Amino acid sequence: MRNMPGKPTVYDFNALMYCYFKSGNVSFHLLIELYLGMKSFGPAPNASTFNTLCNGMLTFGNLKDSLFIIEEMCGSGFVPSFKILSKLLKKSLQFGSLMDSLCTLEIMLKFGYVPTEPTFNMMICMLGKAGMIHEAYFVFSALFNKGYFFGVHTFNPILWAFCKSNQSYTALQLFYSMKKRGILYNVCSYTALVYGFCREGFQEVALQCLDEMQGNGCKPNVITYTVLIKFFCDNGRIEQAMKILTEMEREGCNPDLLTYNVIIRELCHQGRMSDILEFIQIIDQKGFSPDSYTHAALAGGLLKAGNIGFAYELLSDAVSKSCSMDVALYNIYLHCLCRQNRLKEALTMLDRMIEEGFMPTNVSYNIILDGVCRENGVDEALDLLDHFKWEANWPDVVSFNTVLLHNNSLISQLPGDMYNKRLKPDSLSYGSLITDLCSSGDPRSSAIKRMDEDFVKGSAEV
DNA sequence: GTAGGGTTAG
Repeated sequence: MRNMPGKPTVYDFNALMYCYFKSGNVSFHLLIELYLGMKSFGPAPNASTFNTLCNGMLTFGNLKDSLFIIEEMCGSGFVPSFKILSKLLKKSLQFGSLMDSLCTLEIMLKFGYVPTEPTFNMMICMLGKAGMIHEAYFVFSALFNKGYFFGVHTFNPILWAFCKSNQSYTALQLFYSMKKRGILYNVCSYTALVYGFCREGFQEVALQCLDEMQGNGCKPNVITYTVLIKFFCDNGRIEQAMKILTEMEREGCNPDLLTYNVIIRELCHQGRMSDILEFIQIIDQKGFSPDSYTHAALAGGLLKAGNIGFAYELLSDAVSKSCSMDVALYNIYLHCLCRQNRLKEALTMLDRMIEEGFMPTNVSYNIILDGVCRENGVDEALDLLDHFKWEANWPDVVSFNTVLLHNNSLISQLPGDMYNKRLKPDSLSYGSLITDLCSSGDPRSSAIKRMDEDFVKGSAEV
């Protein structure tokens, strides 16, 4: 351009940026510098500058700079288009960046834009799953109060999020207030409430929900019934669970493999062998084939009931027949071996699962840690906490509690270790601490000071 | 398009 008269115009800058993005080899830093240079020394960026920059950044998945450019665009008095903001919102959601998506939505609302329904639903779902329930509800209300009406598919994820985080009464209040405002609920909405109340231990309220949904002409489905069966089973009320099973069949709703897996697990806990065999037969007769959850229900249930040998046989059979294994099944297998004081074999199995492409989880390592405490003592376990190859995981509060429970005289040392690793002691950790202090009778120990500090900071669990 | 099942420390 040196050979041409005059200075480069804003169009030249825009074209340069456009071509630079197209070249594929992009330094975001350089582009931002270029933009800031234009801003300071001219030519002043125009709407096209912002669009080119934002689109280019988005193509390369650079959310942060895209959002920065949009903010700059607004700050310079330009109005971003619906299209570009919608694109930014979708990308933020694709990348799972909820904060960026919230910022983008805020900008959209400021200009009176409303996201498309699929994008909005995705946003609500993701916020709910990330436990950002209040944000989900806030976003929903912001649009609802402006007169935009999204249906039950948008609202159900909010209901579920409340019900999964022990706030089912809040969910119920919302349920009624939205019902008054015209939302027509479906079976998934009622199932959320049934789930929430069961989870918080209000099974009777859950049964009332079941009645109410039926009264409103909404038939419970296999998921609704399985939720009820699951929570009755978890409370050991297997006869109640069987009643629900009978009722669902009478209503013409067929149980599926999930339903049976839940029941089998509790039957194993209760050691009801003949019933277990009966249900395995039913599964077979109905044409289902047992899956990895069935095996986990059986082996995990038997192990928990103390039937270690049987659980072990079942899993080693599954491994040798190369049934579909997964990490949870391997973990139960490791647990069986450790409970039989076969730590060496457990360690071999840990290697084998890695070889077969199953990444051990914290659960796997904590099971091994427990095995080490049992067989080789706490000193070696402590060594493991520091030097074990934990793959992508780190010792967590369960790891520390495992060691503590094997030797709680370590308590004055371990909270410090946990603190250094930014782990918050839980009620089990403090339980060990209190037990230890009661038996040692030493009020000046460093441990009690730590606990005191934690209570003052409000970070200790009651 | 939303929803249900298995694995670790007392």
